[in-house]
Amino acid sequence: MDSVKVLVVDDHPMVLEGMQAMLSQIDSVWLVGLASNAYHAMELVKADTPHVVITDISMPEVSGIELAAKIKAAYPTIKIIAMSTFNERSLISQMVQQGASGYLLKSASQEEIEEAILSVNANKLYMSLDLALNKKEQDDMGKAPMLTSREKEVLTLIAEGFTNPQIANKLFVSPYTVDSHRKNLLTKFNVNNTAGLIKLAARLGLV
Amino acid sequence: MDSVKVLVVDDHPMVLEGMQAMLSQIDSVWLVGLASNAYHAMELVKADTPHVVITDISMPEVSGIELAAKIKAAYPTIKIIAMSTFNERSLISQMVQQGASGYLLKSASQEEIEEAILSVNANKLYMSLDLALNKKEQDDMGKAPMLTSREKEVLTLIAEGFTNPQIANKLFVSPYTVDSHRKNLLTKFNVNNTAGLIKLAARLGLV
DNA sequence: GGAAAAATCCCCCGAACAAGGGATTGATTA
DNA sequence: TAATCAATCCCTTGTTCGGGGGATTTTTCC
Repeated sequence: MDSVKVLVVDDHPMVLEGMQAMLSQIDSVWLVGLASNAYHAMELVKADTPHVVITDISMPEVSGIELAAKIKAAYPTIKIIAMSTFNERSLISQMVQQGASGYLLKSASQEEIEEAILSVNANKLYMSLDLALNKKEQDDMGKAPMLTSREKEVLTLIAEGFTNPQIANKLFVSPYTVDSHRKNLLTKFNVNNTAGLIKLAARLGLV
Repeated sequence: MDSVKVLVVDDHPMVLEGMQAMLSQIDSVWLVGLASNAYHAMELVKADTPHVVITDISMPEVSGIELAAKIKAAYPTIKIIAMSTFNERSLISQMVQQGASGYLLKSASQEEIEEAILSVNANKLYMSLDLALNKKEQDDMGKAPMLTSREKEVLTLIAEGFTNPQIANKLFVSPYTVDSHRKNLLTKFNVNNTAGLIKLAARLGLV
Protein backbone atom coordinates (compact mmCIF):
# COMPACT_ATOMS: atom_id res chain seq x y z
CA MET A 1 0.00 0.00 0.00
CA ASP A 2 1.10 3.51 -0.76
CA SER A 3 2.14 5.74 2.07
CA VAL A 4 -0.40 8.18 3.47
CA LYS A 5 0.19 11.81 2.57
CA VAL A 6 -0.14 13.93 5.69
CA LEU A 7 -0.30 17.68 6.28
CA VAL A 8 0.17 19.10 9.78
CA VAL A 9 -1.23 22.48 10.87
CA ASP A 10 -0.32 24.12 14.17
CA ASP A 11 0.71 27.58 15.23
CA HIS A 12 3.28 26.27 17.70
CA PRO A 13 6.67 25.75 16.01
CA MET A 14 7.55 23.23 18.67
CA VAL A 15 4.62 21.04 17.83
CA LEU A 16 5.38 21.23 14.13
CA GLU A 17 8.95 20.17 14.79
CA GLY A 18 7.81 17.41 17.06
CA MET A 19 5.30 16.08 14.58
CA GLN A 20 7.88 16.22 11.83
CA ALA A 21 10.35 14.25 13.91
CA MET A 22 7.78 11.67 14.92
CA LEU A 23 6.14 11.26 11.54
CA SER A 24 9.50 10.83 9.84
CA GLN A 25 9.92 7.66 11.85
CA ILE A 26 6.74 6.14 10.49
CA ASP A 27 7.26 4.38 7.19
CA SER A 28 3.67 4.36 6.10
CA VAL A 29 3.38 8.13 6.50
CA TRP A 30 4.59 10.69 4.03
CA LEU A 31 4.66 14.17 5.53
CA VAL A 32 3.93 16.48 2.62
CA GLY A 33 3.74 19.77 4.46
CA LEU A 34 3.68 21.83 7.62
CA ALA A 35 1.56 24.95 8.03
CA SER A 36 1.52 27.42 10.87
CA ASN A 37 -1.88 28.90 10.07
CA ALA A 38 -5.09 28.18 8.23
CA TYR A 39 -4.31 30.29 5.19
CA HIS A 40 -1.03 28.55 4.58
CA ALA A 41 -2.76 25.27 5.24
CA MET A 42 -5.32 25.86 2.50
CA GLU A 43 -2.55 26.61 0.03
CA LEU A 44 -0.73 23.44 0.89
CA VAL A 45 -3.90 21.40 0.71
CA LYS A 46 -4.39 22.65 -2.82
CA ALA A 47 -0.76 22.09 -3.80
CA ASP A 48 -0.06 18.78 -2.10
CA THR A 49 -3.44 17.00 -2.02
CA PRO A 50 -2.81 15.24 1.28
CA HIS A 51 -4.92 12.29 2.37
CA VAL A 52 -4.98 13.34 5.98
CA VAL A 53 -4.76 16.77 7.61
CA ILE A 54 -3.84 16.95 11.29
CA THR A 55 -4.78 20.34 12.66
CA ASP A 56 -4.65 22.10 15.98
CA ILE A 57 -8.09 23.20 17.10
CA SER A 58 -7.27 26.53 18.65
CA MET A 59 -5.31 28.82 16.42
CA PRO A 60 -5.38 32.60 16.14
CA GLU A 61 -7.45 34.20 13.38
CA VAL A 62 -8.92 31.09 11.79
CA SER A 63 -9.55 28.20 14.13
CA GLY A 64 -9.12 24.53 13.35
CA ILE A 65 -12.86 24.21 13.31
CA GLU A 66 -13.25 26.72 10.54
CA LEU A 67 -10.32 25.21 8.70
CA ALA A 68 -11.93 21.79 8.89
CA ALA A 69 -15.15 23.18 7.45
CA LYS A 70 -13.31 24.83 4.57
CA ILE A 71 -11.27 21.75 3.75
CA LYS A 72 -14.27 19.46 3.87
CA ALA A 73 -16.23 21.82 1.67
CA ALA A 74 -13.55 21.92 -0.98
CA TYR A 75 -12.15 18.41 -0.66
CA PRO A 76 -14.67 16.09 0.95
CA THR A 77 -12.41 13.07 0.66
CA ILE A 78 -9.63 14.49 2.80
CA LYS A 79 -9.66 13.09 6.31
CA ILE A 80 -9.16 15.46 9.19
CA ILE A 81 -7.71 14.77 12.60
CA ALA A 82 -8.24 17.38 15.29
CA MET A 83 -5.49 17.95 17.77
CA SER A 84 -5.69 19.79 21.04
CA THR A 85 -4.38 20.03 24.55
CA PHE A 86 -6.37 18.77 27.48
CA ASN A 87 -8.59 21.63 28.31
CA GLU A 88 -10.15 22.15 24.95
CA ARG A 89 -12.15 19.00 24.70
CA SER A 90 -15.29 21.02 24.55
CA LEU A 91 -14.52 21.74 20.93
CA ILE A 92 -14.27 18.19 19.70
CA SER A 93 -17.89 17.64 18.87
CA GLN A 94 -17.78 20.71 16.73
CA MET A 95 -14.81 19.35 14.86
CA VAL A 96 -16.68 16.11 14.31
CA GLN A 97 -19.62 18.11 13.09
CA GLN A 98 -17.37 19.77 10.58
CA GLY A 99 -16.26 16.42 9.31
CA ALA A 100 -13.26 15.53 11.41
CA SER A 101 -12.61 11.81 11.63
CA GLY A 102 -10.19 11.74 14.49
CA TYR A 103 -9.10 13.42 17.64
CA LEU A 104 -5.61 13.43 19.11
CA LEU A 105 -4.26 14.83 22.32
CA LYS A 106 -1.00 16.65 21.98
CA SER A 107 0.36 14.29 24.56
CA ALA A 108 -0.09 11.41 22.13
CA SER A 109 2.75 8.96 21.58
CA GLN A 110 4.14 8.11 18.20
CA GLU A 111 2.18 4.89 18.19
CA GLU A 112 -1.08 6.70 18.85
CA ILE A 113 -0.40 9.18 16.10
CA GLU A 114 0.35 6.41 13.67
CA GLU A 115 -2.78 4.56 14.64
CA ALA A 116 -4.85 7.69 14.24
CA ILE A 117 -3.53 8.40 10.77
CA LEU A 118 -3.97 4.87 9.52
CA SER A 119 -7.42 4.58 11.05
CA VAL A 120 -8.89 7.68 9.52
CA ASN A 121 -7.23 6.89 6.20
CA ALA A 122 -9.08 3.58 6.28
CA ASN A 123 -12.35 5.46 6.80
CA LYS A 124 -12.51 4.64 10.45
CA LEU A 125 -12.93 7.04 13.33
CA TYR A 126 -10.11 7.48 15.78
CA MET A 127 -10.55 9.11 19.15
CA SER A 128 -7.90 9.57 21.78
CA LEU A 129 -8.67 7.69 24.95
CA ASP A 130 -8.83 9.58 28.25
CA LEU A 131 -11.82 11.43 26.91
CA ALA A 132 -14.51 9.78 28.93
CA LEU A 133 -14.37 11.97 32.01
CA ASN A 134 -15.42 15.49 32.92
CA LYS A 135 -19.11 15.87 32.66
CA LYS A 136 -19.27 19.61 32.75
CA GLU A 137 -17.04 19.90 29.74
CA GLN A 138 -19.10 17.29 27.94
CA ASP A 139 -22.18 19.38 28.55
CA ASP A 140 -20.56 22.38 27.03
CA MET A 141 -19.93 20.47 23.87
CA GLY A 142 -21.93 21.25 20.86
CA LYS A 143 -22.86 24.48 22.49
CA ALA A 144 -20.02 26.36 20.86
CA PRO A 145 -21.74 28.09 17.98
CA MET A 146 -20.07 29.16 14.77
CA LEU A 147 -19.29 32.84 15.05
CA THR A 148 -18.46 35.18 12.22
CA SER A 149 -15.24 37.13 12.48
CA ARG A 150 -17.10 40.33 13.23
CA GLU A 151 -19.04 38.61 15.97
CA LYS A 152 -15.84 37.38 17.54
CA GLU A 153 -14.47 40.87 17.40
CA VAL A 154 -17.51 42.30 19.11
CA LEU A 155 -17.54 39.50 21.65
CA THR A 156 -14.00 40.15 22.77
CA LEU A 157 -14.72 43.85 23.09
CA ILE A 158 -17.80 43.13 25.15
CA ALA A 159 -15.69 40.89 27.34
CA GLU A 160 -13.22 43.74 27.77
CA GLY A 161 -16.02 45.64 29.38
CA PHE A 162 -16.82 48.10 26.60
CA THR A 163 -20.38 49.24 26.04
CA ASN A 164 -22.13 49.16 22.70
CA PRO A 165 -21.47 52.84 21.96
CA GLN A 166 -17.81 52.44 22.85
CA ILE A 167 -17.47 49.41 20.63
CA ALA A 168 -19.22 51.25 17.84
CA ASN A 169 -16.59 53.96 18.12
CA LYS A 170 -13.74 51.53 17.99
CA LEU A 171 -15.09 49.71 14.97
CA PHE A 172 -16.28 52.85 13.17
CA VAL A 173 -19.80 51.55 12.82
CA SER A 174 -23.16 52.56 14.16
CA PRO A 175 -24.16 51.53 17.68
CA TYR A 176 -27.14 49.86 16.04
CA THR A 177 -24.79 47.55 14.21
CA VAL A 178 -22.97 46.58 17.35
CA ASP A 179 -26.29 45.94 18.99
CA SER A 180 -27.27 43.65 16.16
CA HIS A 181 -24.11 41.64 16.58
CA ARG A 182 -24.67 41.51 20.29
CA LYS A 183 -28.18 40.19 19.83
CA ASN A 184 -26.97 37.60 17.38
CA LEU A 185 -24.40 36.49 19.90
CA LEU A 186 -27.06 36.12 22.58
CA THR A 187 -29.17 34.09 20.18
CA LYS A 188 -26.32 31.88 19.04
CA PHE A 189 -25.21 31.13 22.57
CA ASN A 190 -28.80 30.75 23.67
CA VAL A 191 -28.40 32.99 26.68
CA ASN A 192 -30.33 36.08 27.64
CA ASN A 193 -27.78 38.48 28.97
CA THR A 194 -24.17 39.51 28.97
CA ALA A 195 -23.24 37.52 32.03
CA GLY A 196 -24.28 34.20 30.52
CA LEU A 197 -22.65 35.16 27.27
CA ILE A 198 -19.25 35.90 28.76
CA LYS A 199 -19.29 32.91 31.04
CA LEU A 200 -19.91 30.50 28.18
CA ALA A 201 -17.44 32.25 25.92
CA ALA A 202 -14.81 32.10 28.65
CA ARG A 203 -15.42 28.45 29.28
CA LEU A 204 -15.11 27.72 25.60
CA GLY A 205 -11.85 29.59 25.47
CA LEU A 206 -13.15 32.32 23.18
CA VAL A 207 -12.28 35.17 25.46
CA MET B 1 33.04 28.98 24.87
CA ASP B 2 31.82 25.54 25.78
CA SER B 3 28.38 24.51 24.75
CA VAL B 4 25.61 24.63 27.30
CA LYS B 5 24.43 21.25 28.56
CA VAL B 6 20.63 21.16 28.49
CA LEU B 7 18.09 18.70 29.83
CA VAL B 8 14.47 18.85 28.70
CA VAL B 9 11.57 17.55 30.78
CA ASP B 10 8.03 17.23 29.42
CA ASP B 11 5.37 14.57 29.53
CA HIS B 12 4.31 15.25 25.94
CA PRO B 13 6.39 13.13 23.53
CA MET B 14 5.59 15.64 20.83
CA VAL B 15 7.18 18.46 22.74
CA LEU B 16 10.26 16.39 23.53
CA GLU B 17 10.67 15.56 19.87
CA GLY B 18 10.15 19.15 18.92
CA MET B 19 12.68 20.42 21.42
CA GLN B 20 15.17 17.82 20.30
CA ALA B 21 14.76 18.85 16.69
CA MET B 22 15.05 22.53 17.49
CA LEU B 23 17.92 22.28 19.94
CA SER B 24 19.94 20.11 17.59
CA GLN B 25 20.06 23.08 15.27
CA ILE B 26 21.67 25.31 17.88
CA ASP B 27 25.45 24.94 17.99
CA SER B 28 25.95 26.41 21.41
CA VAL B 29 23.53 23.94 22.98
CA TRP B 30 24.33 20.37 23.85
CA LEU B 31 21.20 18.39 24.58
CA VAL B 32 22.27 15.84 27.17
CA GLY B 33 18.94 14.28 27.92
CA LEU B 34 15.18 14.08 27.59
CA ALA B 35 12.90 13.06 30.43
CA SER B 36 9.19 12.42 30.36
CA ASN B 37 8.66 12.78 34.09
CA ALA B 38 10.22 14.23 37.22
CA TYR B 39 11.68 10.98 38.50
CA HIS B 40 13.50 10.29 35.29
CA ALA B 41 14.55 13.93 35.22
CA MET B 42 16.22 13.68 38.64
CA GLU B 43 18.18 10.63 37.51
CA LEU B 44 19.39 12.41 34.42
CA VAL B 45 20.29 15.51 36.39
CA LYS B 46 22.49 13.36 38.59
CA ALA B 47 24.02 11.48 35.68
CA ASP B 48 24.50 14.25 33.18
CA THR B 49 25.01 17.38 35.30
CA PRO B 50 23.27 19.76 32.87
CA HIS B 51 23.74 23.50 33.13
CA VAL B 52 20.16 24.27 32.23
CA VAL B 53 16.97 22.28 32.75
CA ILE B 54 13.93 23.20 30.68
CA THR B 55 10.80 21.76 32.27
CA ASP B 56 7.12 21.78 31.59
CA ILE B 57 5.19 23.23 34.49
CA SER B 58 2.17 20.98 34.50
CA MET B 59 3.02 17.32 34.59
CA PRO B 60 1.19 14.42 36.18
CA GLU B 61 2.37 13.14 39.57
CA VAL B 62 5.22 15.55 40.20
CA SER B 63 4.77 19.01 38.74
CA GLY B 64 7.47 21.19 37.28
CA ILE B 65 7.19 23.38 40.32
CA GLU B 66 8.11 20.55 42.66
CA LEU B 67 10.81 19.38 40.30
CA ALA B 68 12.33 22.85 40.28
CA ALA B 69 12.42 22.88 44.05
CA LYS B 70 14.10 19.49 44.19
CA ILE B 71 16.70 20.37 41.62
CA LYS B 72 17.49 23.71 43.23
CA ALA B 73 17.83 22.04 46.62
CA ALA B 74 20.30 19.47 45.40
CA TYR B 75 22.10 21.48 42.73
CA PRO B 76 21.69 25.20 43.34
CA THR B 77 23.84 26.16 40.37
CA ILE B 78 21.62 24.51 37.80
CA LYS B 79 19.45 27.03 35.98
CA ILE B 80 15.83 26.23 35.37
CA ILE B 81 13.54 27.41 32.62
CA ALA B 82 9.84 26.87 33.05
CA MET B 83 7.77 26.05 30.04
CA SER B 84 4.02 26.15 29.69
CA THR B 85 1.14 26.78 27.37
CA PHE B 86 -0.70 30.04 27.42
CA ASN B 87 -3.28 29.58 30.03
CA GLU B 88 -1.04 28.48 32.86
CA ARG B 89 0.76 31.70 33.43
CA SER B 90 -0.63 31.88 36.88
CA LEU B 91 1.95 29.30 37.85
CA ILE B 92 4.97 31.28 36.80
CA SER B 93 5.44 33.21 39.97
CA GLN B 94 5.51 29.91 41.81
CA MET B 95 8.23 28.65 39.52
CA VAL B 96 10.25 31.79 40.05
CA GLN B 97 9.83 31.37 43.76
CA GLN B 98 11.28 27.88 43.43
CA GLY B 99 14.30 29.29 41.70
CA ALA B 100 13.41 29.25 38.03
CA SER B 101 15.39 31.75 35.97
CA GLY B 102 13.35 31.73 32.84
CA TYR B 103 9.96 31.22 31.35
CA LEU B 104 9.13 30.00 27.87
CA LEU B 105 5.87 29.61 26.07
CA LYS B 106 5.50 26.38 24.15
CA SER B 107 4.80 28.51 21.14
CA ALA B 108 8.35 29.84 21.32
CA SER B 109 10.47 29.94 18.19
CA GLN B 110 13.91 28.40 17.96
CA GLU B 111 15.46 31.84 18.37
CA GLU B 112 13.55 32.49 21.57
CA ILE B 113 14.55 29.14 22.98
CA GLU B 114 18.17 29.76 22.19
CA GLU B 115 18.03 33.19 23.75
CA ALA B 116 16.40 31.80 26.85
CA ILE B 117 19.04 29.13 27.32
CA LEU B 118 21.97 31.45 26.79
CA SER B 119 20.46 34.13 29.00
CA VAL B 120 19.86 31.97 32.02
CA ASN B 121 23.22 30.29 31.56
CA ALA B 122 24.74 33.75 31.82
CA ASN B 123 22.92 34.29 35.09
CA LYS B 124 20.33 36.52 33.55
CA LEU B 125 16.59 36.18 33.74
CA TYR B 126 14.65 35.38 30.61
CA MET B 127 10.93 35.84 30.28
CA SER B 128 8.91 35.18 27.17
CA LEU B 129 7.90 38.41 25.54
CA ASP B 130 4.18 37.92 25.36
CA LEU B 131 4.37 38.15 29.11
CA ALA B 132 5.94 41.52 29.41
CA LEU B 133 3.39 42.95 27.08
CA ASN B 134 0.53 41.39 28.82
CA LYS B 135 1.13 43.07 32.08
CA LYS B 136 -2.57 43.42 32.61
CA GLU B 137 -2.91 39.71 33.11
CA GLN B 138 0.04 39.67 35.45
CA ASP B 139 -1.80 42.15 37.53
CA ASP B 140 -4.86 39.99 37.57
CA MET B 141 -2.88 37.28 39.17
CA GLY B 142 -2.48 37.02 42.83
CA LYS B 143 -4.76 39.96 43.08
CA ALA B 144 -8.01 38.12 43.12
CA PRO B 145 -9.95 40.33 45.48
CA MET B 146 -11.22 38.96 48.76
CA LEU B 147 -14.87 38.19 48.35
CA THR B 148 -17.27 37.52 51.16
CA SER B 149 -19.28 34.34 50.96
CA ARG B 150 -22.40 36.26 50.08
CA GLU B 151 -20.62 38.06 47.31
CA LYS B 152 -19.37 34.79 45.86
CA GLU B 153 -22.89 33.46 45.98
CA VAL B 154 -24.22 36.48 44.13
CA LEU B 155 -21.36 36.37 41.66
CA THR B 156 -22.04 32.79 40.63
CA LEU B 157 -25.73 33.57 40.21
CA ILE B 158 -24.90 36.57 38.06
CA ALA B 159 -22.65 34.34 36.00
CA GLU B 160 -25.52 31.90 35.58
CA GLY B 161 -27.35 34.68 33.81
CA PHE B 162 -29.84 35.60 36.52
CA THR B 163 -30.94 39.20 36.93
CA ASN B 164 -30.90 41.09 40.20
CA PRO B 165 -34.63 40.53 40.88
CA GLN B 166 -34.26 36.82 40.15
CA ILE B 167 -31.30 36.52 42.46
CA ALA B 168 -33.17 38.43 45.15
CA ASN B 169 -35.92 35.85 44.90
CA LYS B 170 -33.55 32.94 45.21
CA LEU B 171 -31.79 34.38 48.20
CA PHE B 172 -34.94 35.70 49.89
CA VAL B 173 -33.57 39.22 50.14
CA SER B 174 -34.44 42.55 48.64
CA PRO B 175 -33.32 43.40 45.10
CA TYR B 176 -31.62 46.37 46.71
CA THR B 177 -29.40 44.04 48.65
CA VAL B 178 -28.41 42.10 45.60
CA ASP B 179 -27.67 45.34 43.86
CA SER B 180 -25.40 46.39 46.71
CA HIS B 181 -23.46 43.16 46.44
CA ARG B 182 -23.22 43.60 42.73
CA LYS B 183 -21.84 47.09 43.12
CA ASN B 184 -19.31 45.90 45.66
CA LEU B 185 -18.22 43.22 43.22
CA LEU B 186 -17.74 45.79 40.49
CA THR B 187 -15.71 47.92 42.85
CA LYS B 188 -13.59 45.06 44.12
CA PHE B 189 -12.79 43.82 40.66
CA ASN B 190 -12.32 47.36 39.45
CA VAL B 191 -14.52 46.93 36.41
CA ASN B 192 -17.55 48.87 35.36
CA ASN B 193 -19.99 46.35 34.05
CA THR B 194 -21.10 42.76 34.12
CA ALA B 195 -19.04 41.70 31.15
CA GLY B 196 -15.75 42.72 32.70
CA LEU B 197 -16.80 41.20 35.97
CA ILE B 198 -17.54 37.77 34.56
CA LYS B 199 -14.49 37.72 32.36
CA LEU B 200 -12.19 38.38 35.28
CA ALA B 201 -14.02 35.98 37.54
CA ALA B 202 -13.79 33.30 34.89
CA ARG B 203 -10.11 33.88 34.41
CA LEU B 204 -9.55 33.61 38.11
CA GLY B 205 -11.48 30.39 38.19
CA LEU B 206 -14.24 31.73 40.36
CA VAL B 207 -17.04 30.85 38.01
C1' DG C 1 -24.75 36.22 -12.61
C1' DG C 2 -27.43 34.92 -8.68
C1' DA C 3 -28.15 32.95 -4.05
C1' DA C 4 -26.67 33.02 0.53
C1' DA C 5 -24.32 34.84 4.25
C1' DA C 6 -22.39 38.63 6.60
C1' DA C 7 -22.37 43.22 7.85
C1' DT C 8 -24.53 47.30 8.11
C1' DC C 9 -28.24 50.49 9.71
C1' DC C 10 -32.87 51.95 11.78
C1' DC C 11 -36.91 52.27 15.43
C1' DC C 12 -39.54 51.34 19.93
C1' DC C 13 -40.13 50.01 24.59
C1' DG C 14 -39.60 48.39 29.00
C1' DA C 15 -36.48 46.18 32.05
C1' DA C 16 -32.07 45.97 34.01
C1' DC C 17 -27.95 48.01 35.24
C1' DA C 18 -24.34 51.61 36.94
C1' DA C 19 -23.21 55.31 39.99
C1' DG C 20 -24.05 58.16 43.39
C1' DG C 21 -25.84 58.94 47.77
C1' DG C 22 -27.33 56.97 52.21
C1' DA C 23 -28.95 53.91 56.80
C1' DT C 24 -29.47 49.87 60.04
C1' DT C 25 -28.45 45.50 62.18
C1' DG C 26 -25.58 41.80 63.91
C1' DA C 27 -21.29 39.34 64.30
C1' DT C 28 -16.42 39.41 64.90
C1' DT C 29 -12.40 40.94 67.01
C1' DA C 30 -8.80 43.93 68.47
C1' DT D 1 -16.05 48.21 74.50
C1' DA D 2 -15.22 50.36 70.39
C1' DA D 3 -14.30 49.57 65.87
C1' DT D 4 -14.77 46.95 61.80
C1' DC D 5 -16.98 44.30 58.53
C1' DA D 6 -20.72 41.76 56.48
C1' DA D 7 -25.20 41.86 55.22
C1' DT D 8 -29.22 44.06 54.80
C1' DC D 9 -32.28 47.79 52.94
C1' DC D 10 -33.61 52.35 50.66
C1' DC D 11 -33.68 56.28 46.95
C1' DT D 12 -32.67 58.81 42.43
C1' DT D 13 -30.83 59.52 37.96
C1' DG D 14 -29.25 58.42 33.67
C1' DT D 15 -27.42 54.88 30.66
C1' DT D 16 -27.34 50.45 28.80
C1' DC D 17 -29.33 46.25 27.64
C1' DG D 18 -32.74 42.76 25.78
C1' DG D 19 -36.49 41.64 22.76
C1' DG D 20 -39.15 42.64 19.13
C1' DG D 21 -39.65 44.33 14.71
C1' DG D 22 -37.55 45.68 10.26
C1' DA D 23 -34.32 47.13 5.93
C1' DT D 24 -30.20 47.69 2.89
C1' DT D 25 -25.67 46.85 1.17
C1' DT D 26 -21.47 44.29 0.65
C1' DT D 27 -18.99 39.83 0.46
C1' DT D 28 -18.61 35.36 -0.54
C1' DC D 29 -19.25 31.39 -2.89
C1' DC D 30 -21.30 28.41 -6.35
